[in-house]
Amino acid sequence: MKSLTYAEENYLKAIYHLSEEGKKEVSTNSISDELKTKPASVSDMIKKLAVKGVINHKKYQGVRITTSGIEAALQIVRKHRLWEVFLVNKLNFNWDEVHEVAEELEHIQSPLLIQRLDEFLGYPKYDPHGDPIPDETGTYKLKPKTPLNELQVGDSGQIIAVKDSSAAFLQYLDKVGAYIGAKIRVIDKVEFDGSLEILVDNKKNLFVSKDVSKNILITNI
Amino acid sequence: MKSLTYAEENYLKAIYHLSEEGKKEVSTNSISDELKTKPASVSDMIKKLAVKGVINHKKYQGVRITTSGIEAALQIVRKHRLWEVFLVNKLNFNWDEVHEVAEELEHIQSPLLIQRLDEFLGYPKYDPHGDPIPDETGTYKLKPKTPLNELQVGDSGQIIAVKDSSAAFLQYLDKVGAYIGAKIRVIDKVEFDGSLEILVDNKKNLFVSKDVSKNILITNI
DNA sequence: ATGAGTGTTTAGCTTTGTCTAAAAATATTC
DNA sequence: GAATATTTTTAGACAAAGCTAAACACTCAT
Ligand SMILES: [Mn+2]
Ligand SMILES: [Mn+2]
Ligand SMILES: [Mn+2]
Ligand SMILES: [Mn+2]
Repeated sequence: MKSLTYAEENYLKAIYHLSEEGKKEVSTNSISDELKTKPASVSDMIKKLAVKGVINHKKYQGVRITTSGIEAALQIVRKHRLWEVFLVNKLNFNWDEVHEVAEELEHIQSPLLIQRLDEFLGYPKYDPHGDPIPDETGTYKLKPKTPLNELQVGDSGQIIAVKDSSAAFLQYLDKVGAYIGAKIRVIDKVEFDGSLEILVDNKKNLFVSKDVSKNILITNI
Repeated sequence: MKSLTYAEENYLKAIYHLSEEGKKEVSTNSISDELKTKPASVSDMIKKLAVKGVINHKKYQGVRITTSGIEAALQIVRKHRLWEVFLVNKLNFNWDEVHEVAEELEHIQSPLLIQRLDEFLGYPKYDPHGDPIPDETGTYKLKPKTPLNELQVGDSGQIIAVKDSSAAFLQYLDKVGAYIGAKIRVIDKVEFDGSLEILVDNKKNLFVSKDVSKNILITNI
């Protein structure tokens, strides 16, 4: 099993994330969207990843990640999320500042480093955005969660994760006082546009659009 | 001032280290030795670095680092050594295990990361090998030091740094109980081969060859 | 079932960083 | 000071990763 280059790791991780959300087949265009490269570049890379056995590919038919590809991707995800925990918990980064840096740090090659970092952080199970951290074997715990927009008036729960980890979205959440662990109760729902009025931590009324609420994940009750 | 690529940073740092020890002019071959690349590759890279203004070069005349080159090199050295401190002080790496990993970590681009890491580590002034850590402005404190082989019988002092940071040398020092801060007294000196008998921490007699003693740096008394 | 539109791949080019082999310049030795 | 040895540079190739433009394949609607 020859190892992956920096760019190959980024592609594989993108393919892994794309196959997670929904169907198994991942299209060339969706990969190029995700990574902001051109479809032609994706076609080239697909060939390399197929040769290394981390994906299967039939021409014009999209791409499917293999078992060994999932294993490799989970280790990259593990590193990414451990570094995010480090940045937030130890270096006082805000949760909207960690993604870019973790995107680089995840490629550092040193099993000892990751093992010790995990230990130093106290074997965290979730990253600052509520995403689960796989262990050395690739095992991770998925907490059941529901997008806020699917809750009904009167429903309540806690914010457990965010679907969108972009700086813009996280900064918005900071501004309105939403954070992982915050208590949420749905006060009112506008059927026309799917927007919600919610109560945060029993003290703050907030109006959120559907674009926002579908990116906030709530504990199942 | 356009920024440097990963490989350019490694070359510039090597040139900086080579100009530190001894003369200003650095030869193509010495760079290729240091980086284990071929002289032809060095010639290519020299052109790129000269265009970016970090070195001066006249054909067949060696290379001289510029003021702006020194500035850039010091920031890479700063990152390298801060990461080494992190690995040893926080992740319990041994001092012989840090170099390779720091060689990768030093290229992570994030001023905030380095500033916060420095703060997290308590603004260390020296790395695990006794080398000084430049601050954000490139300033650092050089402690006066003498190679152990230059001491005379009866002289004493403390180990303040090592000149060779290879794993093999550091593991040898571990084995014989030598470390940064250890007290040293020269008991006897063999003129024939320059080897020394020394007393470590007032309790351990040790025979060291000149190859070893010239790589151990002692406080000036 | 065919033609238009969309999605994917190929062809050909660029940049970065490496290499080998050969040429050119400098250094050393007799 | 000429011959030889060493060092450095150039020339040409290759792999990785990206791009644009053009060709090809699949899908869907008429
Ligand atoms: Mn990445
Ligand atoms: Mn995350
Ligand atoms: Mn390096
Ligand atoms: Mn060091």
